Amino acid sequence: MTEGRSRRPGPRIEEVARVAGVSKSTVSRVINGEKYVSERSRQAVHRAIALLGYSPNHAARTLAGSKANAIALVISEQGSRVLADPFFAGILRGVHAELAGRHVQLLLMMNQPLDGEDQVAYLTGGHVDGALVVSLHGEDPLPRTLHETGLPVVSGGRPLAGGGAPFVDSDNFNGSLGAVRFLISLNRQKIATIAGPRDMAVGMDRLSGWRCGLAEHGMPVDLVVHSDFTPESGALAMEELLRRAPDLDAVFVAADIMAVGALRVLQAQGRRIPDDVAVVGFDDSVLAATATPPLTTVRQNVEQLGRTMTWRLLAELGGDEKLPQSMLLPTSLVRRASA
Amino acid sequence: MTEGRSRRPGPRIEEVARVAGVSKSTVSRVINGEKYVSERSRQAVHRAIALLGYSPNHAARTLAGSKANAIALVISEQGSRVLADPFFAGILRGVHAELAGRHVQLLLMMNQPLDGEDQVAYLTGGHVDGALVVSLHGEDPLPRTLHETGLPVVSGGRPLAGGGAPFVDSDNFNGSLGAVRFLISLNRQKIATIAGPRDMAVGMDRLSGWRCGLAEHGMPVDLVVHSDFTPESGALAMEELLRRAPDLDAVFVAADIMAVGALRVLQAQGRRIPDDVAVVGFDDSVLAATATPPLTTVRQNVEQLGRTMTWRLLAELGGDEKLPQSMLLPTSLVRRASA
DNA sequence: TCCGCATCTGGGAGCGCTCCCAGAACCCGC
DNA sequence: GCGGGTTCTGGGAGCGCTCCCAGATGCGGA
Repeated sequence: MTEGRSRRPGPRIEEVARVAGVSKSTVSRVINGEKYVSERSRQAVHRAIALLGYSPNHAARTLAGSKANAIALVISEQGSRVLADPFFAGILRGVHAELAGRHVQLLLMMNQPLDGEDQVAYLTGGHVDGALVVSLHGEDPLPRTLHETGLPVVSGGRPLAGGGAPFVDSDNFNGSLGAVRFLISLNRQKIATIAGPRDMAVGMDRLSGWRCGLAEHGMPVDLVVHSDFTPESGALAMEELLRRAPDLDAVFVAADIMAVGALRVLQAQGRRIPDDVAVVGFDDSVLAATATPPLTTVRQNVEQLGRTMTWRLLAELGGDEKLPQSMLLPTSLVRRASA
Repeated sequence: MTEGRSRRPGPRIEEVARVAGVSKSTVSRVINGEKYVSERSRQAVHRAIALLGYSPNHAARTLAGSKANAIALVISEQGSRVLADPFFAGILRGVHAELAGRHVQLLLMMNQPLDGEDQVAYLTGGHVDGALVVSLHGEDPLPRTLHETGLPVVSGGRPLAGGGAPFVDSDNFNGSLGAVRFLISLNRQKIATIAGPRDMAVGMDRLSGWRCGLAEHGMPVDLVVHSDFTPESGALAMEELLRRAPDLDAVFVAADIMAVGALRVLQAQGRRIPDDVAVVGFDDSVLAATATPPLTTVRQNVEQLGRTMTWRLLAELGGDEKLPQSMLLPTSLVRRASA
């Protein structure tokens, strides 16, 4: 029984080389798209690959080469998983779509209780060529820490501190600016906002947009209550706003999930929506369409966000110079019944 | 400049062997948990590993060994992404949690338009040791196809056909049975259901539970409308039910996302919930808590589902004999305002 | 005493690639 | 003609492990 251990089936690079009538080295050059290969050799190799159905061994490439052929997607979801869920799935879809067809593996990491040090050690330990970090909280040190070790990193969502890794984010500022302008165009006179927490860039950017929109028209910007991306806190915030300004006629809520709570409070107090009070949310999550009444909201394209992050990282890994440091993705207003 | 190419930092197995005063082979044995290692050596190796902060090179292990040290999570999300989203995130969380600490990489695959053949080829090509397949539609051939190639597979959600790969699923049948019994205990006389599509096991199982619950009390089981896991189709179904039975006093809806649509129709027609009509959903998704009124629903623990699938697969890979072929996870009724 | 078996150990081949090196072939201008 | 470049090629070392093999040691029974 000289069977040997069971190995992966399929041809090796050596086989391809023989069939193509060239050396292993040349096949390797073709696979990796290097220059200094004659057109004749290149064609021959491609034919041989197709003929044999060859697919390179990922482990061997990684072991022999100086790169890991893998990137990590790190989800830093400290708390607030409610916000994270649909967002997260969209990002993932985008990342995956952008990776399709390339020989790059996607490693998924989520913040486990014990991690921290270990996570950084793993990521900078050569297991991956780069990392996509999605952190909701602006003060998360991970993107910066990783970036400072020299690992190519793209952050999803603007880091509050700034100056660290390049980031890709939805244009939260202009999104909410547009929402406020829309409310003003509806002749609303007293426009409040339920803002996100102060420690999240997404919250602050949306708040800034609201402020600018009102300031443009010389309207006061004092009707702000901060909240924390849960329906309950959205409801509480709405109650406080109504107490402070019983005559408000519009609310811009920085997330659909909070808007749902706000809607409930408004209805409980007998306000008609949108006749008495217009409500605009943000995200265009599944909640917006199912809310009663259906929510007018600012759509951000989360899948596109994932794609763009991935594109940016791969471009950097590919040695692309002069890449944009950071990028903002456009948002759009989706009009439904609440405003 | 004899710098050499830049390699991964960190100690090699050789280093650990030297520090521990044993051979490479022995270190390898300890890492892989083999027998035939003395307690003394084992301890020495563990100390050396801790001292050096050693972590084995994944590529090298895979290349040298007969296994890939990786599993795939395949999401077969043909359409119906609305259902998939939160579900999907929960599964992922569970899989990840169960994998923590083990040296197994998670590869993510989603059905791309072009895939099919390629996907099967990749999975059975030795890149992974096993696969977790989450397919919402019961007729998806992927679990069975993979299983028949001999690749260890665990399916998330019961496959309609049966007989293929082992699966883990929520106990949809007993979940809805419990919901119906609860409605009966509330003295509801005419209990309808909005069921899922006929081609999804999750839909059929929940329907069976409803039937049994009614049959137990000799109640008729004709008030069924099939629908497709969207709020719009839930609304349509509710309208049809009201047309067929204007005097119904309870509805069991096979998914929260459909229940939201049903709720809207009931309210539009002036029915008070739960006074006139009690509504029970299924899933306990984020929609349930934010609905108006908050939805009484059957909770399934999706994260636990992910964990269990992973556990089952890893146990099989570990050579565990006599594993349960398939498993059902308990559900529980979450009482809110709608019933 | 000596054999057999179970337990433990180290040496070293080799997994399938990449990348360095040395060299062949060819072009250019002087 | 010759030196210098650029373009192309093959050979082969070696990435960091696992796993096979051969050998050492210990223990029980004939």
